[in-house]
Amino acid sequence: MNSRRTSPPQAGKSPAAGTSPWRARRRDRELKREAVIHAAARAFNRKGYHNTSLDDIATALEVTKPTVYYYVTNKEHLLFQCFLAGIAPIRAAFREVKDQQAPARERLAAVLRHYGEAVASEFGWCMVRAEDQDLSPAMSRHIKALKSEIDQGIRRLLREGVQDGSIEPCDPKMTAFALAGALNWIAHWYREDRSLTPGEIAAAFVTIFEGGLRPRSASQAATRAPLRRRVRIAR
Amino acid sequence: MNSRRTSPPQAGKSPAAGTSPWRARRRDRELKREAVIHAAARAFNRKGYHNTSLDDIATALEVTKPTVYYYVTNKEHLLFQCFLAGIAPIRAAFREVKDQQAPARERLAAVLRHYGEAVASEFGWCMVRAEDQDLSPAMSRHIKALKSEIDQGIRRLLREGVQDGSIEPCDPKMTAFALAGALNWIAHWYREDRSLTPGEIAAAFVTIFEGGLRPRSASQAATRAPLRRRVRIAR
DNA sequence: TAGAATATCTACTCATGAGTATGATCGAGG
DNA sequence: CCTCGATCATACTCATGAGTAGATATTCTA
Repeated sequence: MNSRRTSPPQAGKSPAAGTSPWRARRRDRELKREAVIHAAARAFNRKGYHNTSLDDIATALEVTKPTVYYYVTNKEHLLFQCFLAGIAPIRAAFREVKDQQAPARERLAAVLRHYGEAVASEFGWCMVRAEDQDLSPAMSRHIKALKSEIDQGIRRLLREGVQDGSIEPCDPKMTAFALAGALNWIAHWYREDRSLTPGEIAAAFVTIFEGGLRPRSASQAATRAPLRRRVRIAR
Repeated sequence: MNSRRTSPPQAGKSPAAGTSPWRARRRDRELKREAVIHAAARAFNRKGYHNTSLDDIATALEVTKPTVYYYVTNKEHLLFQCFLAGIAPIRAAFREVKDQQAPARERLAAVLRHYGEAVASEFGWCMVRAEDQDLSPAMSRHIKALKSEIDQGIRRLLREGVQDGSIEPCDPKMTAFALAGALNWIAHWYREDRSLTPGEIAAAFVTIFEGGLRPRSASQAATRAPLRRRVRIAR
């Protein structure tokens, strides 16, 4: 972008970038566009959509605002692009699982793992928090449709699981909300606390969803009897 | 509020007032303050914090902006008050359950039910979405501490449940994140879709959390064949 | 090597919204 | 009836940030 700067432009800045992208990709408009979107996602992720100005994004790229506008039409479209980047791996997971033969619970678990990883990614925040409130009606409809598609995909897998016996009978709608909600929320706390990798988190969540809180090993009795008093572990 | 307006002022507004609020100044002021906070919560809930101006809130109360500022110091404090109102019932639930004798899983379920209802309330959005990003450092610390308190409360109940055998052994931290996340997310969708009451939603979620997706009745085989044979619950 | 694209910057406009200075109005006490 | 404090409105200030106009530099092409 700043190909005519005299001082060595971004050495040291944008640490995750590895090598300076602007030199190698000088002429590649699409790559630059993606860099803009990626920088926006990082900024939105860190400070939130409303607390991020396009000047911030431009500064992060060591560029000025009009340059950003040269690659994206406006802030809303920028958020939308981040959203698309965020849901892409989830949609891919659905496709990947589409014609597998495994029981639906396992296919669902695979999707949820990808889902969790996507939410924990740098685009996760944008995916999860692209609010209708912040968007024009048209864009809002668009995003809502894409979100609904994912929701329906989860519900379908749940229904199939109940059918094939791999999932306990349940209300698909509420269950899908619960699963997606738990995973979406990762985007809110996987900023401070990075003690686990996205993959580990996703796996842990799937385990929790599948197992449930109530013990399965019929080892003791505290589980069902309503008026029971505390019981020592029988272990 | 608009006590000198000619039209009947707040008949229908601030319904809980009961007796003539104009007698005791002190009490009256407090009621109006609460009305401001409630109106703010409604507005934030509907349009989001950043898309709500204090003029909006004032208009909703049929008042002007300086009047709002007469009751709250600034927008941030207003959000904070909404937050406090949102978490109050949750903290109450923890207290209520504190010295019960029921197994921890049941106490946790009770807390989660109140949690879910709180999130679905009008203050739910403010509770869930009071972001550090939008707040001054001091306020951010304050809110974070209060959220953490709730988180730790859930973890403690989980640990106790594992101890007393009413909860399957699990990672309390991840499990607490999953539970709280699923419930928090209610605030995002319980706007359009009100087909269930908050109580029903909370109950449904607790059922899902407790049971898990994997079937418990040993009815069929698609589930887990390898390491586990199905066991009847010894009730 | 002169244009023609392409890419980027400087320097704006303009709307919005938080927060305030100041004055008007009302009820109550003297 | 008159003043005082509490309450509320009018009419501002001021900062911020989205988006743009127009100039400038760089590279490509003929």
